[in-house]
Amino acid sequence: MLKITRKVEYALIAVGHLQQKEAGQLATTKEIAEQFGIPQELLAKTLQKLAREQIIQAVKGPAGGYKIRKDSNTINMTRFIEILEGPVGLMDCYFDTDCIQLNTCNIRTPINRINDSIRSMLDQMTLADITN
Amino acid sequence: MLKITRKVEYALIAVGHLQQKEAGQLATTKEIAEQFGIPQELLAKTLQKLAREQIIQAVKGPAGGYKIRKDSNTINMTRFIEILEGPVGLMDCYFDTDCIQLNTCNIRTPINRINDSIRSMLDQMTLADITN
DNA sequence: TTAAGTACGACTTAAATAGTCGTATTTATT
DNA sequence: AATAAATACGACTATTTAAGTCGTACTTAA
Repeated sequence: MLKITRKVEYALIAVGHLQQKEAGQLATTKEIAEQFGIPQELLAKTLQKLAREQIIQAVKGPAGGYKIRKDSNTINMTRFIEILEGPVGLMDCYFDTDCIQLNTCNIRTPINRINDSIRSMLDQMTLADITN
Repeated sequence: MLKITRKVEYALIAVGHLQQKEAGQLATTKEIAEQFGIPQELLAKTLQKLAREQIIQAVKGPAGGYKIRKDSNTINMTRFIEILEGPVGLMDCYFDTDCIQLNTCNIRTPINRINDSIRSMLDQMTLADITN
């Protein structure tokens, strides 16, 4: 529980790697997968998703790859995680309000308080913070 | 991701219910399960675990049930969650240090920072805070 | 002695994650 | 024009974890 998925883990590792490249330098999926022991196909799909959302930039064709965008300090962790995994919330009813028990539920308020704390913490961390 | 499990959800609901009882009053598993639409057997096992860990108090025999302990303000959410689900950490390597990649891993430090934040927040919330 | 409760482990089912595969597209190089 | 090395993407399978069920034993008030 309260775990991040492998997708996010792999994505963070990849981003960290991209950040350490010289400005404008590319890294390929294969290179990252091999260096960190990550299943290449899975990493590929993950990076594609990030590229689609403008988190990283893709360069197609041979000698292609990915590079980091300069504005990675404007992307917070909530956004990053939600791109890969969907809504961040301890319980689904934080987003879906169609729970049958809404009225009987006696823990919504405290749970939401925890939720808000976690989200605001993730909101305050940016991708740029990932490389120490 | 970042979800709490049903076990924890049910346990919190049950504790909230117990807190609203008059001092010394019991509630049975059946009563709670019916009132909140929770599978009885699952709730039973959950409450048993909490009783074993002295979070709530069990009374056996007919006219038995569970009641809350007075010191529920000394029990924090980290402890509560870990009783039911095991270690709270975004990644296993927060606890297990036998990851093969420990040296190549470039995201341990930032992940641990997030982890620590979440844990310290949960540390500061007590069970007593659950009833608004 | 019975019935209503807790206690507990083994088992089954369901759902979410993780990983694989096949195929298409893009583009630098030859 | 052909080739090869890369990204793009959806469908599929396997694995793991969470959720739920069942059977049986123990406890104790009435």
